Amino acid sequence: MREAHKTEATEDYVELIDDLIRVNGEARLVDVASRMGVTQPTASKTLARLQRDGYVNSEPYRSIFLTEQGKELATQSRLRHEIVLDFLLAIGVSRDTAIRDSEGMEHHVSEETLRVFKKITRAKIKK
Amino acid sequence: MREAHKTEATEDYVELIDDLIRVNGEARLVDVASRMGVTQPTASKTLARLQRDGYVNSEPYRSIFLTEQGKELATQSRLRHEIVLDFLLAIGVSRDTAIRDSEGMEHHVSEETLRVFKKITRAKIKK
DNA sequence: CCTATAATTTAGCCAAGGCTTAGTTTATAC
DNA sequence: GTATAAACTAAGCCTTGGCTAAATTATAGG
Ligand SMILES: [Mn+2]
Ligand SMILES: [Mn+2]
Ligand SMILES: [Mn+2]
Ligand SMILES: [Mn+2]
Repeated sequence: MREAHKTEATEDYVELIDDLIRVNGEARLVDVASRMGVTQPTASKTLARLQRDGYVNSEPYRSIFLTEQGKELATQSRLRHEIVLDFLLAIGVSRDTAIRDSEGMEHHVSEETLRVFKKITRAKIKK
Repeated sequence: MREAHKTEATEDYVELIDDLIRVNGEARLVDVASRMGVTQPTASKTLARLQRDGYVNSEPYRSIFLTEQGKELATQSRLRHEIVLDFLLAIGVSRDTAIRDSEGMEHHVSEETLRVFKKITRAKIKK
């Protein structure tokens, strides 16, 4: 669909895989599927696309690894996601809502807006 | 895709049709397509879906009308869009960026966050 | 009025992202 | 070590939202 949207699934997947590797030591398909709220075949097919596009590597029946490209996108996405989440919290949105809203908003926020968000978050926190 | 996303195209279309009717007196397919940045056959097919789902009415080769349901969604979407846009402007995002970012963010902002946005916008403007 | 042009529809293609059902491989537990 | 369960893959289907090319209808000018 619209410009920003095309990368949305990719961003959410690599961010999640990165998180699973940090927390669990590895990223298994079964966990990717459950955390994304999709069936395993759906996750499997999406991961095949990510592999085709150079974001992940994995051998059949084995766990999933991020390529350099995948790691870069994951880091960048996580940062953006954190900035948006922290901003929403800083301006007084409840934690649950901030978590939900940031999950979608993150993909549509430009660098310029991120800078403004960061500045406001810093100001609110310092008080 | 994800929950909020499913309604995104619908919201953008009804909002645009509403706008075209206000400004031009009627909504023609050719204008919907050009404003959405898609080809006419694509717009035509999407409008068929909107009609199927009860948001619009139109007879072949004639202009497009919103149903009551369509008008409600359009109004609601326009309001949300305005709140997000005004908020971004109020916190110091440039007009061009605010227009672009709000177009995507609007669909992912909950009622709770909208209330916070409105309050901050009011405060910033009053100064 | 007729004809050229513009608007719209039809048909048929594609990719992404969903699903279910069924098979295969790997891991676990006895 | 083998049976069972869990994880994963394969196959096949669907909807949405894109496209192009071709046919049809409406509109405007002369
Ligand atoms: Mn996300
Ligand atoms: Mn979105
Ligand atoms: Mn809108
Ligand atoms: Mn929009």
